Amino acid sequence: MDITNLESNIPRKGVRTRFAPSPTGYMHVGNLRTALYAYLLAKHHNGTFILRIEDTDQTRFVEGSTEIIYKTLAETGLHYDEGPDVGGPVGPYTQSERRELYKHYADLLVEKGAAYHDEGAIRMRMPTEGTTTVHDMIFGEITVQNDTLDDMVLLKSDGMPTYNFANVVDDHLMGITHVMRGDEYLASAPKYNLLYEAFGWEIPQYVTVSQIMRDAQHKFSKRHGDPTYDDLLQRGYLKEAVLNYVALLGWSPGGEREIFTLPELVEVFDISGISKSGAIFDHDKLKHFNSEYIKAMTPEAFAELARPYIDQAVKTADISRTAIAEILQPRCEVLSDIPEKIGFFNQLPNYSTELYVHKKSKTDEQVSLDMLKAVLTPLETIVWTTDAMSSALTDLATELGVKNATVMWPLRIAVSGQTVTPGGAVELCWILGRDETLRRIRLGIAMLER
RNA sequence: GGCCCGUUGGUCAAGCGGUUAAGACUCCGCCCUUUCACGGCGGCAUCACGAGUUCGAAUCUCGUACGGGUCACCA
Repeated sequence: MDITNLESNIPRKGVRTRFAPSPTGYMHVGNLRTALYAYLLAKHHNGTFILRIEDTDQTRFVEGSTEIIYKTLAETGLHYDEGPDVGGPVGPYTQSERRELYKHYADLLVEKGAAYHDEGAIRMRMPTEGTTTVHDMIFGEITVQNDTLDDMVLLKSDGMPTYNFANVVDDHLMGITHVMRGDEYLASAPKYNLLYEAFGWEIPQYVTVSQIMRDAQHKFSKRHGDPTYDDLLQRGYLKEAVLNYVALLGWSPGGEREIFTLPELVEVFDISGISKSGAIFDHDKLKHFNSEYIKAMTPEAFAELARPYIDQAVKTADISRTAIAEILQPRCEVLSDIPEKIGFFNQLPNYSTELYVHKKSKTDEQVSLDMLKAVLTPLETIVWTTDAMSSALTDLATELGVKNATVMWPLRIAVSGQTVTPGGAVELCWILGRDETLRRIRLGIAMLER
C-alpha cells in the first residue's frame, strides 16, 4: 500500500456516503436502516455510496460476517460503488488492511505534539479549556466543555486503530462528505472535530440518526431477542417490505404515502425528514407492509414464493398448490403463517360440532345436519367447477328458503373443521375435490347424528 | 452521578407563530359478503408538565419531570 499520495487521491466531487459496519455476524435492523439512509442520501444527489468494513477489533470478528453484509446489501438493492469486493480509487476498504496508514497518521500527530505515547498506545491530547461545537444536520449545534473530553486512544497497543481514529482517518481519506451514524456516537462527535482540526482536515457533514427501539427504554437488539434482518426473512417477511418499513422508521417523506420502491425512495429522500427521537419497532405495522407487498405481487410470483410454505402443510399431490396460493394471497400477512392456515387441506382436524352453531348464519347443529344432507345430492352430480357449485348451492338455499350463509357455513365447517379459513366453502370444496369433499361432509353428518 | 440529546394518540408520524392538530398501524362499530379475510365507511384516542415571550404558542425561551445516549486500548 502506497501511503505517500493518499491525500492527493481523495475524491472531491459530489456527495459521498459510506456504510461502515463491523463484522459482528449478523445484520441488525438499525444497521440496515443506516445503510439505507446513507445509500439514499448519496443516490438522491447522484453521488457515491461506499462500503467499508470496520474490523479493527480482532476479538469480535465473526467468521462469515462480511458475506452476510455483502448478501444483505445485494438482495436489498443497496449497491455500493466502492467496497472491499468491488474495489475503488481509495481502497483498501477493509480497515485491517489499512494498518500502516493509521500508524502513519498517528505518528504524524505525535510529531505535531497533538498526541503522545502511553503504555504502547497512542493517545490524543485533548484541550483542557474552552469549548467545542459540533454541527449536526439533524441535531443542530451541540457545544461541550473541552475539559469533559478524555485523551482518547488513537492506536491501540496491538497496533490497531480505535474506531474513533480509523473512522476519522478513513472518512477523510475516502472523501466522505456526509457521515451517517447512530446517535450513540453523538457524544463523541466533539472529539472527532478536534481530530479533524489537529490534522487540518475539513470536517464532513454529520448526519446523526436515532436508535430503533424495542420499547420506550430498550433499544432493538438481537441480544434481547429482537429479530435481525435475516430473522425477519425467515419469519416470512419480504425484503422489499422490510426495507420500506424500516425506511419509514425514523424518517418521513412528509406526505400521506407510505409504500415506496427503492428507486422511489431515492427520489423523495430528504434528510430533513429524519427525526431526532428514537422509533419503536412495530411488528404489526411491518405485517401490514408485508401484506401490502404480498397483495401487490402477481399471482404467479406469489404462488412461487408461497410454494415451499404450502408444501410444508399439504402433502398430497392431487391438491392444487396454485389454487391454494390464489385464495391465500389476499389474506396472507406473513409467509410463515401459511402452513397453519392450510393444514386442514392435508388432513381434516378433529373438531367440535359446536363449530356448527353460528348465529349470524342462522345455523345450529340440527340445521347444519339438514344442510349437509341437502348439499350432498347436488355435489354428487354437478360439474366440479366453482361456478357450478356456487350456483347449485345458492339455488339450493333459495329452494329451501334459507340464507346462503345457512348452507355455506355448515359446509365450510364440515370440509375444514375450522371457523376461520382461507377462502369460502365453494373454493375449499373445489380444491379438495369431489371425493374428499363428500367424504368430509358424510363425516360431518355422522358426527351430528350422534 | 457529570456531560449531551430527546418528548405530538398504544405505535410510526405530518406540522416549522393563527389548522376543525393530516395520514398510517392497532382496536371498535357499521356496510358489503358465502364464514374469516379483503374492500368500503365511520369511531375511540395525542401536543409530558409549569412558567414566560406574543394579540395569538404543539410550534420560540426557560425550568421541571420522564426517557435515552455517553463517560473503554468496543464499535
